Amino acid sequence: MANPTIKDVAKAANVSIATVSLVIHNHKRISMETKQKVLDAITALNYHPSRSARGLVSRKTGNIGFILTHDHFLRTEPFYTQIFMGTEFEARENELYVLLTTIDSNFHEGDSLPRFILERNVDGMIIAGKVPSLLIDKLSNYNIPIVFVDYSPSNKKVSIVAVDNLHGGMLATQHLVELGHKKIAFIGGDIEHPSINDRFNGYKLALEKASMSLNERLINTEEDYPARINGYNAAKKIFSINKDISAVFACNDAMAVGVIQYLKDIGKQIPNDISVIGFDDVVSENSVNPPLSTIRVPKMEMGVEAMRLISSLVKDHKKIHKKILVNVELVVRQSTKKL
Amino acid sequence: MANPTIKDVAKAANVSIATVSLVIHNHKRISMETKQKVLDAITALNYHPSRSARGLVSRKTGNIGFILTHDHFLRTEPFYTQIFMGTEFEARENELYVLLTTIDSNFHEGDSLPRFILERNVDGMIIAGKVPSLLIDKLSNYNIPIVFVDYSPSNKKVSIVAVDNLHGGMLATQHLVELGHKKIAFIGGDIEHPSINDRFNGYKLALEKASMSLNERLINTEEDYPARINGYNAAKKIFSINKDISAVFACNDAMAVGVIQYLKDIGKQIPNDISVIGFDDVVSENSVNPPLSTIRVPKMEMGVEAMRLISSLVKDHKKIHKKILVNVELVVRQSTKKL
DNA sequence: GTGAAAGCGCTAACAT
DNA sequence: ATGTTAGCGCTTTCAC
Repeated sequence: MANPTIKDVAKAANVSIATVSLVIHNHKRISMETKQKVLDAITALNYHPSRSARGLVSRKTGNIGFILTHDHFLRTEPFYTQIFMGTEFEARENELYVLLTTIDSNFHEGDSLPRFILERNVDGMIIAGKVPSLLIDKLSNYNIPIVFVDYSPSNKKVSIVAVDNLHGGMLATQHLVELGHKKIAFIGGDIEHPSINDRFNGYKLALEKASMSLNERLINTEEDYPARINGYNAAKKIFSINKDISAVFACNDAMAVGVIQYLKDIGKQIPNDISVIGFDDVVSENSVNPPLSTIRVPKMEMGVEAMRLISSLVKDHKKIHKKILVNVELVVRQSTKKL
Repeated sequence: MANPTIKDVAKAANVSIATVSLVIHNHKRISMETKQKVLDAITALNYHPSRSARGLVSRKTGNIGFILTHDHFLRTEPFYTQIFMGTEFEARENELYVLLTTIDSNFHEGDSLPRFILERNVDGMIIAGKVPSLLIDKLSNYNIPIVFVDYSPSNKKVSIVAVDNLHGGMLATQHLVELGHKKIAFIGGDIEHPSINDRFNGYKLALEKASMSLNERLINTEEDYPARINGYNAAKKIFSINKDISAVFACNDAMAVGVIQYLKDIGKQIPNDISVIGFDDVVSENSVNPPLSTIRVPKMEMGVEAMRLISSLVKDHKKIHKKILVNVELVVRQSTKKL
């Protein structure tokens, strides 16, 4: 059977199509009686308004674009994947669809923008993770609301859902301090990245609070992308010039796993010889041995918040810039231990 | 500036909107001259047809739904993620959008179907990986073309893009045989899963061809989901009752990584003591040590093929069922070695 | 080879 | 409180 239209509903409920429309939009001046009649007809016919027709008149598409780099999407640890799922769930509540597209992290002049932008087929967009600033510039020209998640271009007023990385960095470091560790290494990648930078600042702040001095030799931020292999390499470098490190704070779980791999390879026991803590909580509890202590980041929730935010920006048409900071928490598993 | 419409193009090219439409659809009976005029105007105005308007009259949405379970989407190894990326790339060629949604692997009566189905907002759908058969039944009622990827319900005539798992299973096993291994274990999960079952059949076939007898004790298919932890557990079981295994064929890379983890934990060297081969090629070369030998599955390509297939099914309106088998190839890295 | 016009399903302004 | 109607941007007959 063909899809029922608003006409069919009107006929079934014995009212005009305008009335049906008013009921759908919850207009006040409709009697309870007719409202119920219409609602019943809608249910009976299993009617769903046509998005095309709606879009045509309302000049809204009902779509939200979700943009991230190939790299981020294909990451072993499902960080952005979970954020995406959050947006998808929340989109359901808002009757929106999400169009996911990936772009090259080497985006440069002349590369084409996502189709849904060119075709103006989204009402707003969510940009997840670090993307090339050139892309952001291009996208900004389109006068389509943007919400950033987990990354935002500096020096710009934008809407963003961000992690409290500073606090997380402090929590992780304080945890190690409280366990009695004195020589705590920090392993990060791409210290230019605001998130990693903040985690590092948290590390420094925590040491300061504990009246412990900062030791440059305990810090490695030479690696670029915070992936397992780079955690491995960073650990190799830092442990070859320091023999007395008892704990490592890796800027994310991926690097932490790499660190653990290296330490195992050189015969160290975790956490008996060395404590290791990560950040993000993306490594499932039993996929690494020992289970990794970390800072939990509420990834789904970030997606949900981002979708809520973009949804309200689209609806209200206001050009407000809002920043949402999500909380993190310490998760103690078995990769950290009292000295 | 507002989005240009077909009217703007018509005005700029000094023709009627009907002519513009004909040009866009590459209608034959249009003079080269006017065609060029119109094309120029389109470019000059940066015109893109409105999907809403098109959808309204053509009764097509231009959307394809992509359905998979939460579990599969969140897998550590980006298998389905890559398939999705393939569909997204190919969608661009076909001027389609992909709506990705995840469903619960415990889908049961009363759970609601993806919104894009209820609202009839997709012209076709791609179902990736194993999903509950109840869901498939429900979806089948909607008279929307479906293409399955990497899994299909048995006993049904459907369109599917599948991996040549049997051949892959043979390749993997033959590789180990050629290296001189005699005691080759097979570790799988969920032997009911057609893919795993076929890989297992490939294993048996290869042994047969090599005139090697099948040894039940070398086979473990007790684990459920083929994840790292289950590979670890299966290895533990099988190695505790067999002391002379020299090689392992794990039904996928995730389990292979788990196997390697276990073997390292009990002090074995890979590949010196034991050779291990996986399947899928989803573990990046330097994220596991040693780099894993495996059977490469062309994941992107599967996504591309699936999108091509669903796209043609949607266009042609034919109810043809087509099966596409993609090729696999042996990738020898460093986790396998001559006995 | 090109144009005029109807109509897709819906919203919203205006009538009643 | 409810109905009538114009029109959103496009495709597609049917004229010319």
